[in-house]
Amino acid sequence: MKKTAPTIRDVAAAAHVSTATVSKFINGAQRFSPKVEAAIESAIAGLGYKSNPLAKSMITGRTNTIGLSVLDITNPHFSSILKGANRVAHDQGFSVLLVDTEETPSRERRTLEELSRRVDGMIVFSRMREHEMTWMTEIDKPLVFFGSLAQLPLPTVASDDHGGAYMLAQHLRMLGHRRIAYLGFSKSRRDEERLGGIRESLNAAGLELAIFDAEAPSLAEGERLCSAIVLGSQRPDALICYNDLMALGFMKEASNLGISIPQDISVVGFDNIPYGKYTTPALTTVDLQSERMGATAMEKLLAVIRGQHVEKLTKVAPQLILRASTVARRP
Amino acid sequence: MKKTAPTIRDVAAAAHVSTATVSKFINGAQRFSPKVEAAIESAIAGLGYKSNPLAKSMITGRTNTIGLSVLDITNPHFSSILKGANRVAHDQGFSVLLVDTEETPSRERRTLEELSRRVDGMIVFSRMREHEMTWMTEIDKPLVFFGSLAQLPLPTVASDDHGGAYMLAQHLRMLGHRRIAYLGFSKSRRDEERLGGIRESLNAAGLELAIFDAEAPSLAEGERLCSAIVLGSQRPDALICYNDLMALGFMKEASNLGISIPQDISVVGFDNIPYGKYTTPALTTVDLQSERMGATAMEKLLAVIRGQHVEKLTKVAPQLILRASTVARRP
DNA sequence: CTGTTAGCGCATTCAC
DNA sequence: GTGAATGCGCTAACAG
Repeated sequence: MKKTAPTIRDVAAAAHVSTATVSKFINGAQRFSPKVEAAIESAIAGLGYKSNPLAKSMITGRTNTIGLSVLDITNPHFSSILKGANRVAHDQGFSVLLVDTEETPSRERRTLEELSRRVDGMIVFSRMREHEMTWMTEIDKPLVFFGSLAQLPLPTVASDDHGGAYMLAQHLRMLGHRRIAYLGFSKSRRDEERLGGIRESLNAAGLELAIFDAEAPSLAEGERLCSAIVLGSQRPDALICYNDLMALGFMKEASNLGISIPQDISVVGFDNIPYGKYTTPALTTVDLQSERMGATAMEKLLAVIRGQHVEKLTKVAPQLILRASTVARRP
Repeated sequence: MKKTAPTIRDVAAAAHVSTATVSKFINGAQRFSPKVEAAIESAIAGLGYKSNPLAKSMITGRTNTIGLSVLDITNPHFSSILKGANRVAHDQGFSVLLVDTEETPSRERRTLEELSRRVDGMIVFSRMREHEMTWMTEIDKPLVFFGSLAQLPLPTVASDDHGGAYMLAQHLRMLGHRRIAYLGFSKSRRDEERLGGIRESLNAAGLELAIFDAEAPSLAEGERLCSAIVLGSQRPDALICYNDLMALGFMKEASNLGISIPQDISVVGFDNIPYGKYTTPALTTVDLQSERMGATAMEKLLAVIRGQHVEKLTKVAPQLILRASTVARRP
């Protein structure tokens, strides 16, 4: 039946024009006499012709595809980023090629270098430290990076993690908490920033900070580290978690251990994933605007691709989401 | 500097061989004399040559890319499917091009038809009814569909929704529930199957089923419909939700309304999303094996692409996840 | 084993 | 306005 799909040549022949004319007409690069245009249109319709995007891409060098690299697509923070990025891309006629590095940075460089040849630009979320990322600037495609960069001349979209963490700590302090702990994830580049924000707040009050470190930013790790935190010799009266997933895991296990939240310990997180609102009690957190960040990064990248000038750093302001229930006032 | 990337011709010239030789060597299609191979290798290294995947794809017709179309990537059910599919794809050297139809089927056909030209095969999750899907069989690329199909000759991967729902209903019945309600989502093709499973169980006992219908399979809809369910004239003693998201939304609002779960009403869901385990009480649900389904679908598709024979239908067995806390025994 | 020769389907000069 | 010619970077016969 349809052994070989019709090519632009078939259309040209059927419409009694040249392939060049058909090409220009299809791409709207030029107008033609009504007679010719009608002939082309009916030839296209008659043959059911569809331009071959692969051939087109090879010629133009543009694929209308954007690569997006995230650390773990099942983490709601990243699904939301993807959601926002995908929506913008779709609206502007682009597709998203996803890379889920699954927290394993070993093949990240090769993967991204290969990816770069198949897309018009990429958006990258990575755990790599800045000094091991210089190769990214040598990739011959527009790139937008998530997180702030001190040296590398790459456009970035970042949340104000330091500020968000500071807000969280201030909030806890104002409610009277004195023994604050941080359940962090030191492998992340943002961990330092959050830690910095917390420290800035606590130092001003001369408060100590107890630190626990997770192996992964996951529900399971929050669960696992719970007992060490609440059954240690000096139980904190408030815990700031690296993200909401860890906070949820922690809360569940605390409940199993007979610890009441927030009576025995207040808990707060980062990200504002949807599920934090649906636990009991509901989780106080910092909204990092994941979906908006994804959308912003995509908008920025598409602007770069179009040759427009963009700011190096786009900062998305965090918002403290107060759900009083995981946080109590201390005497 | 690197104005034009080196082509296979540059390599051939530098190694004093023909482009055909370089091509075959790169693709491992043939071995050559050590001298030639060494020359090619050093030429490649010297020039920093990378094969242009676009040109290669145009020739071979293979892109090493799989299209995956889902309904809403922020739904954990779908992120898990994507996770499983992506892992298998990655292991076999394929990338995933994601399409998030966002529950809007209007442009679905065009989107998928366009997508089909850029990938080697696709995996599709859709709300479309079977009779409006015949065009899918005419797409000239391997396609694996999620869900069971009565007529269409498409390979599919499906969960046993009927069976899972039956298990759920049986479980509730055996614990003494008599007034069971279903919070469904009739726009979904799987809604009927789940309803069928529930009915099969209840009919055997001569029990009625109250049905509520959501506009979307979301947290917010579960929340919204809660009051109508629990504050109606005949409050059910158990509620089966179309999915876990709706169940979580329902549970939260029920708690706000002063309704205790499971004392006042038992709640169960579908999917076994990770967050169901972390609510209080933890949610009893049917595990549909999302990640495995994604992996299975990808394996099946890659087999088809390789020309291997595959079963029309691959069924993934559901598993009841008992978390006693959302379900009570009735007198 | 290695090279020659054709294209793949399309966009793009540059003529007319 | 329109078309003939050229080539993108690569692979696929077919020769030798």
